[in-house]
Amino acid sequence: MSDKRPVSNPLALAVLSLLYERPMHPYEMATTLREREKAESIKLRFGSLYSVIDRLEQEGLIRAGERIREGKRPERTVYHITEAGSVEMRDWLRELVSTPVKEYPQFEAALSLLPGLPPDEAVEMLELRGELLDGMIEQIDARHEQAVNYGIPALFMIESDYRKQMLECERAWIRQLIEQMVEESWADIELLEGIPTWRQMHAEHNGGDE
Amino acid sequence: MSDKRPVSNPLALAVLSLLYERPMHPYEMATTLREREKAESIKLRFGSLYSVIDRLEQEGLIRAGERIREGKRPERTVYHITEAGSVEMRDWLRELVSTPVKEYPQFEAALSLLPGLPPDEAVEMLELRGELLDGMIEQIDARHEQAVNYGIPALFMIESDYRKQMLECERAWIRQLIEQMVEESWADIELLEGIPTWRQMHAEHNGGDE
DNA sequence: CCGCGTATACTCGTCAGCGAATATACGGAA
DNA sequence: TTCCGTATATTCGCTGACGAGTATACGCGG
Repeated sequence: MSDKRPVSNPLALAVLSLLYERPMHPYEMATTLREREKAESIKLRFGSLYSVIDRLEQEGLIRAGERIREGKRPERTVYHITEAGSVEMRDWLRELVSTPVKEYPQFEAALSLLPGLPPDEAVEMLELRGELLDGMIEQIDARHEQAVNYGIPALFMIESDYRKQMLECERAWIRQLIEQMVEESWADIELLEGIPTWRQMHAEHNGGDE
Repeated sequence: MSDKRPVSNPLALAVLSLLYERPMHPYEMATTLREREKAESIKLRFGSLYSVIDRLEQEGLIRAGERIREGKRPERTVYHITEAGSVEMRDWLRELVSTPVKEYPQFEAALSLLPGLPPDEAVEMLELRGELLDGMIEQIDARHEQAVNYGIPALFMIESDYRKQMLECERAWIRQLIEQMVEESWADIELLEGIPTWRQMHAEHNGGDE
């Protein structure tokens, strides 16, 4: 994450958000985040929860309050957000919303190394990806439909609406790429290399070394 | 990264790709990757280069060859890819191309926590993002034009073409979201909450605690 | 031929991240 | 009453990532 935030783990932002709503103890945070399925859209590793909370406290963004105990359960520390914490949360959110950051989707990496695969295999894999994307899009649609039935407000579906849009976009792009590759229409565009050259390269390759 | 790969750092894949072309010593790998601007599309931290290479060697995916020295420079170890390495590289690439993985774009996280920002501020930030995206798209266009002039084949521009497509898609989605929010057209759709409720929530909030 | 800026080629220490383990408590069945 | 499965709540230790530092060598201007 764009470091310079006192605590850069996205889990920290989620924690601040929760405590902005109301004070909670750590385990309740984890439970609430799970209930709301925030882990769908934010990378949350609950193994890091306690250390993130400690650091937030050290930075003065949250503050430990009462230590309560229910029954014979181990006592649990309730945390509150501080004024500095509210400021940090809003500032962080504003930045995330307003400023595109460079991210490195694995697929983009794959594309930039695509010549490492023989072209026919590449096409095959792209086709597979297209189908898998179809499935993922359908799933989101199904969930949306369900949500509408339950009367869940659209505000709470923004993230997955966004994801759906991106998936559809990727799918369209891939389909187009496949077409181009199958037609080998690149041969016209390229001066140095075309699909035939690419294929030949792999045919010649003696499988590396050793 | 989807762990279970013997070395999961994407830098490792880049290294395998390079050695699949020809043997190299570490520093040359770094230089070549920089020349080809692979760092644009793959998350490469060259601080990890040597440890990644060590692990690749331990896993038998690459093999240290001659140690050459030019002039009085420290001697450099030339590495070769092994058969196992070629296999791993192709398998990894196939997986990356064919199988969408769950990634966590920061913007998606932001969207899922959007209610943490007052709605008018949210709109403002979204507008800013839209403009920044415009700028990024223009930049890619400029680079593409230049590349065409230099006669660089389209094959080498796939990654950034993909990125451009995604950026345009995001921009379109954002514009649409802004429109909806400004019209407050959500009020019709939502049963529990509308923009007015959202706004009120923030007006009431006493700034957290302490 | 001397000095210094830049390129070459690594090394190392720190630290966040996280999986997996731990330990206790509760509640219901038999 | 006792057992056991599940929920509660947290700790710990390893490991990979990476920034920042280091040290030598080359080349070129003066």
